[in-house]
Order: sequence, then structure tokens, then C-alpha cells
Amino acid sequence: MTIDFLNKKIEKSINDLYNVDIPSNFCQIIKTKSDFEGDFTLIIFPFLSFSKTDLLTTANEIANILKDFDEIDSFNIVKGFLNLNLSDGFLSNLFKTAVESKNYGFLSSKSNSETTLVEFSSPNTNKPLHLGHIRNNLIGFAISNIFKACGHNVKMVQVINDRGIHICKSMLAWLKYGNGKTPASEKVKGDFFVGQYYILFEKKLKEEINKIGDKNIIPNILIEAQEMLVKWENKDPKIIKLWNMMNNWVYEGMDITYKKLGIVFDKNYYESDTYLDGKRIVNEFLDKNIFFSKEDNSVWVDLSKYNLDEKLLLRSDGTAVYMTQDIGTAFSRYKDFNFDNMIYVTGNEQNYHFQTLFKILEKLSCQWAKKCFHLSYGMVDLPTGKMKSREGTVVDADDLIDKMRNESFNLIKKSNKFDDFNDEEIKDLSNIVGDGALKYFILKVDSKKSIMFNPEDSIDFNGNTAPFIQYTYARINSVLSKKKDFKNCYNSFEEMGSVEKALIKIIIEFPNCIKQCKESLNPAFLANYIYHLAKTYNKFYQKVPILDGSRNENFRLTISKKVSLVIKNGMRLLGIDVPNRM
RNA sequence: GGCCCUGUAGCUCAACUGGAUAGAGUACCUGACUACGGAUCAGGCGGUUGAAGGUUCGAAUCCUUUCAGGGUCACCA
Repeated sequence: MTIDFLNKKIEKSINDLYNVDIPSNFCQIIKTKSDFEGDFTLIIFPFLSFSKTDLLTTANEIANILKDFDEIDSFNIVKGFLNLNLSDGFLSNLFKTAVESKNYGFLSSKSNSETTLVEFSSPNTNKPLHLGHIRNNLIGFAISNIFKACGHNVKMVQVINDRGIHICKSMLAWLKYGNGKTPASEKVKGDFFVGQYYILFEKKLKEEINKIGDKNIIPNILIEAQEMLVKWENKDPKIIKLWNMMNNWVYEGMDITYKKLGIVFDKNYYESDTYLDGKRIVNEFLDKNIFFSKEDNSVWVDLSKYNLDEKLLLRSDGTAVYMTQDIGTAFSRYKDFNFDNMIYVTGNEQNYHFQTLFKILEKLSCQWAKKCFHLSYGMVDLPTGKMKSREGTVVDADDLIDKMRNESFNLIKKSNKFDDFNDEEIKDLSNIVGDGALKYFILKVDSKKSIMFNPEDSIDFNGNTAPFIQYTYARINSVLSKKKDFKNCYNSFEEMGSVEKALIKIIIEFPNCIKQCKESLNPAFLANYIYHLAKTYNKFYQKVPILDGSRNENFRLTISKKVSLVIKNGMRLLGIDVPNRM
């Protein structure tokens, strides 16, 4: 519970009472558990050392002062817990402020706002996006929106891994076995088309290894790929042309997927550019003896005194590795944006990598190194084990999105509630519902935890889901459409009902909820908040007649309207749409 | 093996970062529509928070030990 000024007021009263400066973390105010009566609860235990008396006496001493506050109506004491009831008048005021504030919960960015870069997605250009990328994209997009809502000037960026041996593999396979086929000639989406050749390469490689039967002999096809990488680095025109063509196929395919996900980046960085920056920087600091080289000319950084080992930065043949590229990218970004924060959204398999990267940046005296954060999320696993694109055991992003949309379509088709909808309208609605179900399913889980995804029965349309929330929104919308012009009203003419009170208390938490998501780098908190709000509203809807012509009608309409706005704007932060009807 | 993360109802997840009798959904069993929209609501069943110690008024949360699962320790990305 965070009503800042009330917290401060209480804190001050207690300070005065005991005539000491009580550390602010001693004043713990929490929401009252639903089993007890009260709106919020002050925990008494910490004050015992100042009151020098027993628990009950202390609680009463404090309660006696607080009960005279206008904001507080009544209290009760249970053990070391002082439960306080807010007065209806005070709640009304808070509610009024919330309703009347423009862009409630959202701070707008100003010229002196912090600039925050969020890096996410960052795909390889040799295969389509899969379920793991979906989680990455959803978290990255949501956290970007959340930082925006906190007034940051946010830039969404990615680095596209468009070069390297893995890219050459799909290129080589296409050259050898493609027979000039193209995505257009085969009517296959470009990223899937290229992905097929990546898998084909791995298959041929495996066949050749089996045929050779000697681990020490490098298969020809792999040597060819390595040769191709060297040609690429030497800018062989034929190879560059092929590379451009195939990468473009992939980009065309990915554009469609990003469009489905509703994601647009502010700036793309390409590894094919930044790896050169990285090499330059590494060599520069090699000269300054920050890095060192070994006999074979490979370049290393020694981080062993930070518990992080030695790390390779340039291969003995002078070519770049992943880390090299990431150093170059980071420098470019700082030059481009002079950011205050940079957040990398990647799977937790890269925890060690980012620890190392940040430490290296520190060693390079980048004062911005401590402004870099790693939002590390858990892997998405299938019942059959880990997803491996090399083996083709992945859930493709497009397939999954389409499956959800279709399921939603069928659900709507057979409900006969939408007889006045044409197929186009049904399709639009099923996209909103299907996409929502998928996105919410992933975002409601604490980002650092891994997700077990069972393709058969993972995603539900009932319970703690987006469709449940969307339905609540649509139903409020329906009520509101029956009474278009009502006058805002912030108080009940009788004592406020418990559900109305509960709703108002949730509504006034919205800004704080967003802040918490930002601080913990975890959108799941918002997802669960919205669910809780929707659930409480449904209870209200069932229990309390809204349009009953009574003098409380406007109060209930005002609550309904505000709930719908919080739902809509909260879901928007998560990248989820809400329909006017469903 | 070293380091990191995770173990909560049959299953999927919460628990406002140390607060009260650990809550939701789902599944299963009841009950509620001549409707402001039933993709809803109300009730029941379901727990030694992996285990054992410790810290304190108070532990799912912090510390130690231990068990289980995952990740990582590449001249892969």
C-alpha cells in the first residue's frame, strides 16, 4: 500500500510520539489480509524498542493518534498488527484524483528525462523466430513500454546476428542443393525458406561425419563453410551478393512476424558492422595493455581476479567472436544515444556472458558500464526437452500465433453471439483474443523463471488469461454504451460497499504497480495486477446492479469506466489489445 | 567438479521483496441465468512451501548444510 503522503504523516506522528528519529524502514505499512478487517495495516513490532512497553500498549498509543486523522475512520488491533480503515471521504478523494488525472499512471518524457535503451529480440538471420524469441520480444516490448510509462525516453534496439559461420552454413546448403529455388518460387516465407537450408546443412554434415567415422578429420562441407566465411570477410562480391539476397529473404519473413507481434524497433544494429568496431576497440586496448595476447596471437582479457576467468576476444586468426561484436555494439550505442541505462533482454544461458561484458566495459573505463543491466529470463522448454533449432525441434513463432488465432476463430464462430459480424470482423477479433491469450500466458510468469510449454494444452481461454480480462473489458464497455453521458461521481450516498472500496484501492495502486515492474524489471507483476482488478470487477458486476436508476448509479459508472481504462492501458503496456465486444 | 538460477495444491502460477490462518487458475464435485453480456459468479475438495538446522517478536522469502532439476564454464552465438 503506497499512499505516500499518508505514510509520511504516520511516520511523523510516531516520531513525535516517541520523540526519536525512527528509521523509515521501521514504518511498515502493508495491505490488510482479506481475513481481517481493515484497509491497511501498520506493523507494530518495530516500535517496541522505542515505546519500551508491551505490544498492545504500543499499538493503542499509536492508534490513539492515528484515529484522529481525517483519512482514518476506525481501527482494530490484532496481536502486533494495527489495522486501519480508511474513511470513505479520503478514498473518494483518492479516487477522484485518479479519475481526473490525465494519462493516469503514465508519466510523459521531458527533455531532461533519462534515456533508456532496451535491446531485445536480436535474431540470427539463418532461421525464423521461435517460441523463445516470442518470450524475448514480449518481455522486451513490455519493459520498454513500462519504462516509457515511467517517463523515460526509451529506444528499442536490437543487434542482428547477420554474419558468421552459422549464416554461411545456410548459404552453402542453398548453393549446393537449392537449384536456384527462391521463397517466391516455392511460396514459402523467406525466413522459413532459409531455415530449411540451415537444417539441411546440419543433416548433410552429420551424414558426412558418419561416413568418415573419424573425429579428427574435418568434413569437407564444414571446410567449405569456413572458406566461405573467409571469402565473406574479404568481401568476395559473389558471396556478398548471395549473403545480401538470403538475408533479405529472412528480413522479409521476419517483418511479417514482427508485424503480427506488433513490434517495431527504433534502431537496428548489424553485427556485420559492429564486429569491425569491436575488433578496432580490442586492438586499441591491447596496445594499452588492458588486454593481452598469447603466443598464437589470440587476444584475451584476464578477469580471474573477479572470479570470471580469462576470456577470448579475438581468435588467433584475428577474427572476431561474439564478445568482440558486443563490445563494438555497446560503444556504438553509447555514441549514438548517450544513454542513461541500457537493458539487455536475453535468456539466462547468457548470464555469464553479460557479467563478463559489463566487467570488460568497466576495465575499458566506460563510466557507463554500471548503467548496463541484464534482464535475464528463463528458458522456454517443451515436454520433449529443450528446443534446438539445429535439430528442428522448435515451436515456430508464426505457427504458434496462427494456431492461437485459429482456435480463437473457431471459438467465436460457434458461439452465435456474433451473428452480425462478417468474417473480416470475426478475424480481427480472433486475432486480438488469440494474440492476447498467447502474450498473457507468457508475460504473467515471473520473467526469471523458466516456462514449461506444452503445445497440446498450454494456452487456455478461461481463468487467469487475457480472454478473461478482455471479456471483462468488453462487458464494461457494453454497460457504458447503455449510458453514454453520465456525470462523474466519486462517492457513494450510503456507506461504500466492500467491493467498491476494493476496486478503488486497486485502482489507486496502478501507478505504483508500473513503478514496481520497472524496478524489478518484471512485467509479470502488472499482468497479475490487471487480472486481480478484472476478477474483482467481475465480482462487483455480479453482486451490485450498476444501472438500477438509483442515486449511486453514477458512482458505479465512474468506477466501471475507470476500471476499463486501467485494464485497457495496463494491457497496452503489455502489448495486448482489448476488444470493444467479444 | 567451480560458479549461477529454480524447487510452493494433481497440473499452471501468486504471495506487494521479512509480516497475521501461504492465495488464484485449472482439474474434480455442488449451486446461481424471464440477463447492466454465463468466455461470468458463489461454495467444496486440495499444502509439513524438496529436506534438516539456524538468525528473530515473525521465514516460502535471509544464512548454513543437504537433495532434485536447469544453465554455464567454447578460438559457438
